[in-house]
Amino acid sequence: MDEVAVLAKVSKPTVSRALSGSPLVNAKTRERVLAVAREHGYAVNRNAQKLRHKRTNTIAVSIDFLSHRQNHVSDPFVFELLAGVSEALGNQNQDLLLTAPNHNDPEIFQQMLLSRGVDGFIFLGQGHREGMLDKFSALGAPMVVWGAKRKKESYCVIGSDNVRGGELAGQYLVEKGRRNILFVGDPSHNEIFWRMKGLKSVAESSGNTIRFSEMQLSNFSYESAYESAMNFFSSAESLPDGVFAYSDTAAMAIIHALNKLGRRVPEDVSVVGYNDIPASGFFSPAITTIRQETFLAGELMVNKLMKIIDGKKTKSETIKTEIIIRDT
Amino acid sequence: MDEVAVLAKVSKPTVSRALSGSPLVNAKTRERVLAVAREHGYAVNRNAQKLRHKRTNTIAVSIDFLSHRQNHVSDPFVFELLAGVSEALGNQNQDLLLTAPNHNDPEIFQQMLLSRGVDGFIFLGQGHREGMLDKFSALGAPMVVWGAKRKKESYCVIGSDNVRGGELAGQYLVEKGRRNILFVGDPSHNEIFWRMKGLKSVAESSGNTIRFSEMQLSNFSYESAYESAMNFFSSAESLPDGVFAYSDTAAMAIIHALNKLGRRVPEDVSVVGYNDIPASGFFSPAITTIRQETFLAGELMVNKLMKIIDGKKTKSETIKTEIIIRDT
DNA sequence: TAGATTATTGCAACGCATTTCATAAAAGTT
DNA sequence: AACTTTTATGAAATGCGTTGCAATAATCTA
Repeated sequence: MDEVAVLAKVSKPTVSRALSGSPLVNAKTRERVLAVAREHGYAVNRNAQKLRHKRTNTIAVSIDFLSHRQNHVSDPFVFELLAGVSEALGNQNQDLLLTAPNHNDPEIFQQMLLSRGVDGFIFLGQGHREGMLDKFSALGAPMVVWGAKRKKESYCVIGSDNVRGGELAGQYLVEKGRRNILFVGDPSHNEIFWRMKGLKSVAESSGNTIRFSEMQLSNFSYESAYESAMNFFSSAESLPDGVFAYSDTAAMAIIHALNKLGRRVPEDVSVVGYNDIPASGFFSPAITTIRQETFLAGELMVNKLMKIIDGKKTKSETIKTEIIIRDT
Repeated sequence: MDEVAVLAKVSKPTVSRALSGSPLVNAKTRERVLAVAREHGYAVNRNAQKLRHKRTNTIAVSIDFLSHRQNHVSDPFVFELLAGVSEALGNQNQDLLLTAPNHNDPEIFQQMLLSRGVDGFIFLGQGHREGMLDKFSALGAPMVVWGAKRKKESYCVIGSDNVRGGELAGQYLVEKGRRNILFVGDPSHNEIFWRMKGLKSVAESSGNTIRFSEMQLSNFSYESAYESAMNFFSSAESLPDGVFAYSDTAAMAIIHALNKLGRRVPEDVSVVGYNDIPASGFFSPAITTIRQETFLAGELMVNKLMKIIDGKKTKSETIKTEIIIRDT
């Protein structure tokens, strides 16, 4: 910067001001400085800047189960969220630091904050790390989480309107005349719990006698869902005529299992998934599912986080949720 | 750091040494310093560190078509690559800076380098931005690209062994007795060109008379592939009995189109996809496809890049490629 | 035109950690 | 015991920008 200053015949502070667009510098001077900088391929050192400003304009994004060599990469839905977040951060001139998949304890995150590596955090997927998230937020870290609200609000949560999602699925199944409804998913997972809750409430208040059952899943993968389904169905006294699965991937597995057992979808059984991942549109049959506005979600999460970083208060919020009716 | 120094009754340089694990510091002293640091929640300022070291330990990762609000997020395969890269970078204590989807011109990347925001780049997907990549690498930027080798090697490319992939697909189809083979994909895309090349070479050298046709795709989305396929098939004089598609997503679209036209897969037509995305395993019928070791790919890309950053030479390389035979 | 404002610019200090070089202390040698 | 090596530690300079405050120049007011 000193060199640029000399070349532009001004002092270093003036160069700094010119490059950062300060109004304290004369228009002509600015042009001169900018010209010199461009010509000589000079760019302000971001690290010195961050050091001085005590602000990094960098947000850490952590994905639950980004990868496990054996299990596959996490549900494709998360990547849509990621895309949304990435775009939103880009628009706000914030850098996106994607944390490594094996980094998942509060100390590491805390370290990132303390060492001024990042200004805040976005956690994509609450998963079963709510404990960790609580602990971390208790340290006062600026953060926003994609997931479901919990009783005591310790951090800002953005998420699908899971109850509504469950209700939409329930309404759909009831209207289709389904009276033996199965919920598929692990309700110890908070988001999934509420989806089930919504489904149940509709079923119960529908005025029809509805038989309700639950199938727990040990794992998020397609394979395990298929296997669980085969086990479950073979030992069940009756097969359901309506299924609401916590994800599209699970819905696909269920449909395969049902087919295997001689049940046709949608003739014999109606199935509703969740997330509207691309594949569910071109699965055969195309899957009826609950969609959320992932791009808005990304934007919302980023906006909330920026507020939090700036010391303002915000509340958890829920994203618009709708049912996409397709073949199942 | 000064405070820690005072509290630990040593000088600042000693604290620095202790915290960075320098062997120049006495074991007892180190412990004392570490204890004080922990107790007082002190962490070395990464920005000051980066400033001093002129090294950021941060790698920018750019994804081709991370998102477009209308088009869907890019092929899920890229995310497996991303997961691999993320893990590999994590293991090397490198941060992963995910660039915003709309940042796609050499100036922005160059700026990142000049301003010492990152040490190097990994581009996931060459796509049609080869021109840009050439330009950028000409500036001397340390970079590794996932894609296909080109004639003049201007930057380090890691990628699927596309020719071999094409050959494997070809062999499979020929062995299945298919003699009217269709290639689906846009050969102006380098990787795809070589897949076609491999397919053709096998077909030609197989000793059988093989009828070969090509279907170009304007776009990477499922929907457009389906539409193109319907158009193509309806105006084709004969339907193929073997198809090799540049991606699993495209394969799914083709299968749907063929079904629509009354052709059964695999009875009437054999289909081979590419990438082995999770969905292709549970599509019905499950898709025969070409798989690459994405995790190894991530590791390889990262290793190469580290070498390049350290000023060593490396060559482009190709990843192990195999065919996964399933139902189609 | 003297005096008051305002617009520009520069000086010097600061943010935080690392590294070179010198020094002091401890250990080893003969 | 005198001298050489080795080990530990500290002083001061350095990397690069930003900002508070002071100073100068330019413009305006009466």
